[in-house]
Amino acid sequence: MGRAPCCDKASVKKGPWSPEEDSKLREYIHKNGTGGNWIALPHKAGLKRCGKSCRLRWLNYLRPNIKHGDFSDDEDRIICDLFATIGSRWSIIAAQLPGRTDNDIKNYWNTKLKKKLMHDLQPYNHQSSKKNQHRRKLLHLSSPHDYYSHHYSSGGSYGSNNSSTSVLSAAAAGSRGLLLNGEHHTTITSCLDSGGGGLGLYFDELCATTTSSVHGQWLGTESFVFGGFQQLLEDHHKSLLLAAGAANQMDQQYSAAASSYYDEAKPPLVSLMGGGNGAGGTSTSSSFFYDSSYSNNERLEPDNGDKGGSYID
DNA sequence: AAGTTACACAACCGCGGACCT
DNA sequence: CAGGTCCGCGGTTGTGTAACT
Repeated sequence: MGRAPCCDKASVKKGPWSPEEDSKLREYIHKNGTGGNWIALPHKAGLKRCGKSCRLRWLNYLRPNIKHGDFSDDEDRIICDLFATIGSRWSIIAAQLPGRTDNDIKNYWNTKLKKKLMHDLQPYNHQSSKKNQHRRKLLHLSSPHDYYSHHYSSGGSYGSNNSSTSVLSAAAAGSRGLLLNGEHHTTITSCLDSGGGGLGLYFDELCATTTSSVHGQWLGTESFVFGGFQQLLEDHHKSLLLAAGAANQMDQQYSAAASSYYDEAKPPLVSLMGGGNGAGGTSTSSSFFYDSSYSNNERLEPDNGDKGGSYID
């Protein structure tokens, strides 16, 4: 029944690999391949290592055509876009970057890229937002009219914003999202979500209460709302975001939370609608707002990154 | 120069699904 | 079908080293 045990954990070596071990493993695999059995491999290769350890060493370090060293801007962009779309599924992300391993990308994200993004966003707080150059890259809606008169659908599977009061549905996954001017925005209720992982929603001014800021916590600025609700007037519409086809745990939690707020009698004034995979957007719209400049009166036009959207006045 | 801290990256651990008997 | 292991994945930890005090 079953297979033989993986390895005798008491007798296997752990820790950093020596050059001798590397050459033994490399030589063996060059001659024999992995044989589809990592567990048996170390014994055959004369290594006192666990099969798992051998596999990891080979895949992440010894395998031919592995790229080491700095990531290019293109690679950064791909990682950011994919992380925004599918989350921390490093193996899938790695598949899009030839020569890079999931471990490499994961380390790079955790140690550099995430910090780089946070640094980019850091000045975006209540005190300094007015001076912040990032604003030029954000969609700026200064008047309720702007989002009352536009309706954008990311092309995902969720279609709740057919309601007459639903005004803006915008996917912003992987993108610089929406900048909402609090002075006007405080007169309505809203529920907002920026999308699954990008640089989502911003408020010029803080607006009443926000709850749920799951994604936002790693940005650490009060004026940044990355997935959150606002309910500003009791007798007004509750606002809602539903993430269709939630793709990861955070999105699922978020979707569930959003669902609990939904009130059919008072459909949302503002809703941000997701596509197929995540809260607020999917790959079909992952660059919708990215690096775009908007004035107050500009329409919400998807850029080339959006392949599935529709636009309705 | 020595000690401490921060950082980058390699390696390990544990889990869940696939697979085997 | 049940019970067990294997494999691949993502999160976490460990280690070496550079930077700082």
